[in-house]
Amino acid sequence: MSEAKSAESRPYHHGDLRRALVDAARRLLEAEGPSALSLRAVAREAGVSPAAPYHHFKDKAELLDAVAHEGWEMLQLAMLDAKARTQGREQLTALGISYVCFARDNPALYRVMYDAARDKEALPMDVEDANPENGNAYCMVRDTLIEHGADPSAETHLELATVAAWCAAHGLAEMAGFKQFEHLKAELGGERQFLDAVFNHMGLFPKDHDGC
Amino acid sequence: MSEAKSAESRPYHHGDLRRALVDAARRLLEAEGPSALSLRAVAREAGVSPAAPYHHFKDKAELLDAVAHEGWEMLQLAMLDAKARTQGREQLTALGISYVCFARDNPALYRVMYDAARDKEALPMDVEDANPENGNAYCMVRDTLIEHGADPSAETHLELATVAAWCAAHGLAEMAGFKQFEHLKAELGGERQFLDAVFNHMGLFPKDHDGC
DNA sequence: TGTACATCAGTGAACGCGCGTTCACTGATGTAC
DNA sequence: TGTACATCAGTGAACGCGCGTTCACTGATGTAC
Repeated sequence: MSEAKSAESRPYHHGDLRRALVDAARRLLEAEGPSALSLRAVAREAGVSPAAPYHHFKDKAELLDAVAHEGWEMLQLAMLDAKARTQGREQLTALGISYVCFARDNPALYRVMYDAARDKEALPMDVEDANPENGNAYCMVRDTLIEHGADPSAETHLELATVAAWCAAHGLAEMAGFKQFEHLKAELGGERQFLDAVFNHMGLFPKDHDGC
Repeated sequence: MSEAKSAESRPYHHGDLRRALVDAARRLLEAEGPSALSLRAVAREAGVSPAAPYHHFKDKAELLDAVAHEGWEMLQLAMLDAKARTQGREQLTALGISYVCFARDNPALYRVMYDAARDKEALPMDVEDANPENGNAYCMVRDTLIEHGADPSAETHLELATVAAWCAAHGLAEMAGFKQFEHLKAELGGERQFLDAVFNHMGLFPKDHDGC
């Protein structure tokens, strides 16, 4: 896992240590969990001295912020991909499923992302934060709701619908990993069916959804 | 905040240090956040030496478990109370709202509760854990669904509905604190209306709910 | 009722540890002339 | 094209800190006789 082994061959100047540190943090996170994510451990994982990160980040918090930011970008890419691969009503469910799967596949990163968001008391969904090309994950959900029937002029209602969808996905993302739902998943024929069924239950579509 | 001041008057034997430690942990948690919850800090807050807790808990993890356990009990009491104060269809929403309010009022404790649950990969909802008199919070949701029209013999569907409701509440509980929803709350006339509206959106009732 | 003694529940000092951060330094790089 | 030099991006040792845990201890309590 560690990059330290290649230290003897690495030149004195790293090239892109900032990038390497964020990558090392992600590796560490998934291998050891959020509690293992110290600045020293990240430097160690990147094969660099404990003081080196300070040339790229003001302090530990700034490094963590960078990791979280990259997490939100990865999530957005996953959701973009899911949307591109589906059509019609399926898209909204596909977004939700890709969200949950991202959380399942990157649980520690997902935690860091929300920890950072909580510190700022805001999801990274401000217009200024958004990738101008694609918008961001939150806007994507809202736009998809509009594409499938939500009234874009009913702003309050639209935002409510977006929040509801986001809450549903986040709640399910955190719940889906628990062991006691294994038998439910099995009964329904797999994880995918389980997620589908729960989303369906929440009736998140803008109109004419089938209730339960 | 600290109990240390009364140390000179406290007898050598504490009486119920276990209780005092859990209380101190809760106080500390809400005052300083989850990252401040060290075993030494808890002992300090309780006005006792760092070694004293070891007469009541095997290690730090066991103390944290006790704190989390008490959290789940508090949550259950809050939900019981909310259910008792309402009737009919309102009960389900009332349960959700009381859940979210508990998380809002005890954010750090709420975090510790889920951290402990994640470690065990299970919510504390096993029958053996349940208070025999009242069941537990999760069962309460399920029973309330039954009381309001869910078919108790359709086990898979019932459990799905319960999971959906729980996910909705958890998702909203974590989301509701974010700053960027302030204007939404204001537009809807307050936090209570906001929570109502989101829950309504998720259409969690067993039948004939009104969609959006 | 008094006394000996085992047990219980504290104390305080010490352990080793990993942490975030700073500092004087040095090797590599790039630019001005 | 070669050289002087400023700047950049590393090193490694050191700092003080709070942590979880252990240990020999001691004061208080309760029980047997």
